[in-house]
Amino acid sequence: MAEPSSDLPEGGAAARLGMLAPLDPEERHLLDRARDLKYQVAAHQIIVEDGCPVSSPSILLSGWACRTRVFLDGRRQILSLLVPGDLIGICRQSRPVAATGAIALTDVTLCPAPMPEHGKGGLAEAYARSGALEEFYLFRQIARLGRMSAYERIADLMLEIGERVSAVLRTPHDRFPFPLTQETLADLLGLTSVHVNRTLQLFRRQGLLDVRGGTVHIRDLARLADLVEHRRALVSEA
Amino acid sequence: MAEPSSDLPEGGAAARLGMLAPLDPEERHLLDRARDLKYQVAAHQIIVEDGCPVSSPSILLSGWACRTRVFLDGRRQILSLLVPGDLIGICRQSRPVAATGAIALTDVTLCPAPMPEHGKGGLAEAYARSGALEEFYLFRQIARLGRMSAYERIADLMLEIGERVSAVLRTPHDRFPFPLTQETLADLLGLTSVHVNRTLQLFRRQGLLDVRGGTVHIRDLARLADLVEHRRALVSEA
DNA sequence: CGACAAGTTGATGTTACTCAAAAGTGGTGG
DNA sequence: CCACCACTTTTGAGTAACATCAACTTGTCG
Repeated sequence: MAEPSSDLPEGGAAARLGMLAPLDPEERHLLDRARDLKYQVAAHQIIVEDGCPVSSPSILLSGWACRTRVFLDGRRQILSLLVPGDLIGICRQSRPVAATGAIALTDVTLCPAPMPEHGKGGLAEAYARSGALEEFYLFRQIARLGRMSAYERIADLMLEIGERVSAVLRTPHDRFPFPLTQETLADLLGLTSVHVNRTLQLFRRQGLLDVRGGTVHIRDLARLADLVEHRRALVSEA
Repeated sequence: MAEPSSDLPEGGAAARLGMLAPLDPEERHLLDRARDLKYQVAAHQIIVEDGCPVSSPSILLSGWACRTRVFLDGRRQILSLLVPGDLIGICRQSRPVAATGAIALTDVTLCPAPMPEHGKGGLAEAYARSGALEEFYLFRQIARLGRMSAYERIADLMLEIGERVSAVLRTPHDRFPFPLTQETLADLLGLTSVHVNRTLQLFRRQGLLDVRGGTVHIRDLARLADLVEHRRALVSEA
């Protein structure tokens, strides 16, 4: 069962933020100490209440989470996905006009995100970059839902998750942990779980992609990327 | 032809920002002076190049704009809509990791957004609130595209635009300017223009909503809101 | 073993897309 | 004023993608 772990490696939080902006030794130390304050939240539990007054921002150390919107009739849409290393609840302004809460998709462990004193320095910069990335992924999610077929949505999402997760977890880029059920995947992609299931089988039969047993195995990265490339924004990208 | 104008009333920029946070007299003066520097961009032209180094942030004084993603095969998705009073290109961090450009949907006039010196004060707060609101609308857009039918998407969007536009333009909340073509509306809603057309006709026949000739007329706000209400977010939940 | 969640399958229904063309609209120049 | 053009809106017929409903199977864990 050598399943790739969904845990951030030792020092991973610092590592991920260090990828976004250079950090002082003292900032790294701050992050290491924050880790001693880590806490757990069980799957399906609320991490941050919606419309909360920012409590304190956190770093997701292990496990996966998301922001969701639930309709009265039971439909639900996952707005954004949070993977290990991501920040939760960083608010740029003093009072949040309209935040969206976060809930745990699997058991998760978190630690408080240390706040830089004067809003300057590498750490603040890393937080800001992280926020910008998050916005970028929101845009990508909109384009996925608005203009891609089920088939393309899955390909695009798996490539995105691969990018986001493999760097942080130090897994090979073509094989990484994926602890979500097909039902959850459906809520993320705006589809039904039945249709997700059939589409995943299609990918398997074609030898492109294997999503099974908590792991994603990208079998033909080139062809998968081509699928999605033909929709790649002309528009430049960071 | 008493069509509601799409222009911000005199002092409108200050008015809109003043709705978000209290402004000093001097801040209001700054905004008034910025208006003297206003400039125009024609419909379909780029306002902010994608991946730009932030140039300078602007305030949209009149006309409508959007952020788009265009696929290689010609499909396009409007990511977010910008209406008079909205800010363009406010970047919280020193270097944008991944911005998305903006293009004009109609002829627009803009003016530079005055920058508060030390990043404090009512103006900075108003900018931050505006950014948070923008994020809120992104979430709403995702929920629309992911989990609503064409019929619901249109109802929800028209209600959103009504909220955003009528306050700023001082138009009655049930009748406001809407200068977008059905094709553009389709790109915003992730539909085809043909289907948008048929759905708009349905709304008209039902006496709920009339989108025609550059104006939206909400004929039955209560029933329209009900349509969308049944999908109103309870928000967080497992 | 039994129970419960997750994944899988089949049959059927509906929403929304595609293609193609007609009718309306507004602006421009002769 | 009319003819012409480009663009937008509208209409119809056929189709494809995805949803729905309802089992049935597999796996996991106590």
